[in-house]
Amino acid sequence: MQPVIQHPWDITPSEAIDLQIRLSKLVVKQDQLGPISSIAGIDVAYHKENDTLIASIVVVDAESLEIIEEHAWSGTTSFPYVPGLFSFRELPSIVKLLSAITHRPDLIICDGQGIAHPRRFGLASHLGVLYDIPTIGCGKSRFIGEYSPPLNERGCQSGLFDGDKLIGAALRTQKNVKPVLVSIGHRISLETACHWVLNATRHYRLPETTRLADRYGRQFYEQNKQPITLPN
DNA sequence: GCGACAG
DNA sequence: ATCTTGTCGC
Repeated sequence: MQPVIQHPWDITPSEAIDLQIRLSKLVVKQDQLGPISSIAGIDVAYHKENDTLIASIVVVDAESLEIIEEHAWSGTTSFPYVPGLFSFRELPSIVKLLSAITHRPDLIICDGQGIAHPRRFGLASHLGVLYDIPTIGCGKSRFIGEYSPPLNERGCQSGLFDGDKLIGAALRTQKNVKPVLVSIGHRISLETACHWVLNATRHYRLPETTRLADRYGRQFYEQNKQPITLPN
């Protein structure tokens, strides 16, 4: 997989904001997807002691959620965590990660927000526009916007509003569990996004895709933490 | 000025 | 995100 859009990553926060404003105009907020046979989850874990990070992706069958492919990439942190510029911290590593994938997924569920962002260009939207691929933002916590608690049943949801603007949904993926924040990433409607998040959510709060990516990332880290040296 | 602030 | 013990609940 290769990006269809190219832009520098070694930029200042000010330049990053200008870039977001320009690229945000390319986000497609309606359904523009074909048959969904495979879904991918992406996750990034950090290890402060080494300024190192692990980006991981797991591609699964959309119906059975069985693993089709999984990859991980170890890199270093170059951009600081700045609320609103999150994608500039994680995407450089994710781009390297995706260059190794052989199965292009039909849909990607991201850990973080899509257009539920000050400039309507969170991580999921940025990734989607970069690869012109359908993406969903599925965050564990709110970034911007307000919502009232959805009814306490799996599948119930309530709108996430930035003033009068509907920017996402608080979706209850399990009963008695805090809702996740779903938003349009790229080439998908909010309704369809919620549908696929529910489809990928089976026994836990988060989609299996992100859980599997998180698990693979941890596994990759443990495996490379203490390299095995064969005795001579 | 003060509080909030995806991962 | 990560640093971390106990603790409440099914």
